[in-house]
Amino acid sequence: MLDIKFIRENPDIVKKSISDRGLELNLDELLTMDEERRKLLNEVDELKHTKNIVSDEVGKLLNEKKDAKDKISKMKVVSQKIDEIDKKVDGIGEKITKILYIIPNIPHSSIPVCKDPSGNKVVKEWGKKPVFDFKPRDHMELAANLDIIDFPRATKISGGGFVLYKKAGARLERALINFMLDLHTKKHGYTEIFPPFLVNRQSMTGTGQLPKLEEDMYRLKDDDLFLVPTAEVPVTNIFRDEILKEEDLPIYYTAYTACFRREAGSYGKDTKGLSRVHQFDKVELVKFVKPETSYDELEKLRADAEEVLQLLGLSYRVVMLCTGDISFAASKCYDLELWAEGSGRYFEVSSCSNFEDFQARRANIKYRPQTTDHRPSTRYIHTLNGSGVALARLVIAILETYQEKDGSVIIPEALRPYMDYQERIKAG
RNA sequence: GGAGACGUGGCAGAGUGGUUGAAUGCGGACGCCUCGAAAGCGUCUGUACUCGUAAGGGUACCGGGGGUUCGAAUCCUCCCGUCUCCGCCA
Repeated sequence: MLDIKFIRENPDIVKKSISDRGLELNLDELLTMDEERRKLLNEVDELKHTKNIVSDEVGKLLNEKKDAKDKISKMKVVSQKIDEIDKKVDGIGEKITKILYIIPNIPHSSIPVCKDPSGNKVVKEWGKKPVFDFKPRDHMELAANLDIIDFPRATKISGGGFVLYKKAGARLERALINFMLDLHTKKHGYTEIFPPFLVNRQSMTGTGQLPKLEEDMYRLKDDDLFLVPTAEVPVTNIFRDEILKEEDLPIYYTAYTACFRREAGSYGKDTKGLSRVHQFDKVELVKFVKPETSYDELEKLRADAEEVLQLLGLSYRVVMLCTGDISFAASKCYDLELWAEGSGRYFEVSSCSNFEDFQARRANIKYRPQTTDHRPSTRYIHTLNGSGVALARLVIAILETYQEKDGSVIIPEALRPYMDYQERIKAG
């Protein structure tokens, strides 16, 4: 969330940010409430000050066995008044927090301003799209023929939007996870994490999924727990309510988790095969950094994710999202999109975002800078994350890119050590 | 799931109704001492909100919420968490 002080002092910047995103949200009510709250706060603080002083006096009088009835009865009235104003302050405070939770982050000045996704900018294209001398099949047909994914039975077991990998398909999934984790831990310096797949409400609020996106999340009602929509949630919340040491930063974490998304409201859109499923695997990259380095860290994070695609020899492009398409919590975000020749389109497999202090403020993650003056205070850290990368759609691109005329699929070389050095996936 | 114990500052650990934001120790910062260092001595060392140009002032916070009281870290209550024992279990 944003700092109420920042909003108070820069209402125009915040208003512009909201309208640049193509949203409507009236800040005036918030600002009025903020003013009202501070006025009441002053009032009640003064009363409490009086209360504290008089209570001490009462204590002394009683110790000396003197009469304090007069002061006590006066203080009863004051205490009542304090109660009253406190309730008002709390009430307004709650309303303010509610609004603060739904105000989006301020987009970085370097990103295109446009209220809808048409303003997204392709900033890089990598690799050649494959050329076939036959009509390429899409991944569903390939997977069915190779008997490596069984969609009908997945639907029988769980419902639409679930996947049952088999044989080389299951093996490919596991190979990709290991390949990516090894790359990020061994080459890019990330520490491997294996977090819980169920998280509580506070964690979901900390990273910004709640309260806005509750209907997109799977929730276990009896325990008020949520299935993680991304490893970003448990991993970022590792340091919730903590003050980190400056010398410990930056912290790089990578984690595999399954990701669960209800995809409410997206029925009929993009729902074929592996492109939009309720459960998919993902290796996530999460960074905790000092504010002044976060934009450099974003570029490095993106490069780390890109390397996965490069090593797999897949054709992709990098899209810088505009103000209208960037997610609620992000200041700046690059999407990596893989080309899938059989489907004839791009699939988003990664979003690399800098949240600046937006999540850190919500999740209350700070660090203590080693200041030169004698007053070391605390500052919010910056958080970043990116998929490195998401599996289901990655499998689409691999199958469709490396397909042969006979329907078999060549295994990318970087992956072979993870698949018993097989060269291709064949039927049977 | 049942029974019991506990939850205080960066850590350890006092404190059971009235100068307690909180003793003491450790850790940390600064100063003195020293050629330098150690030891020793001295001073300082939580977070947040709010008022103020500032200096500085005020308020809140002893797991969280609610309550009793003129006054709560201290009493009551609910919740959460940790530990021990029992049960169950991969």
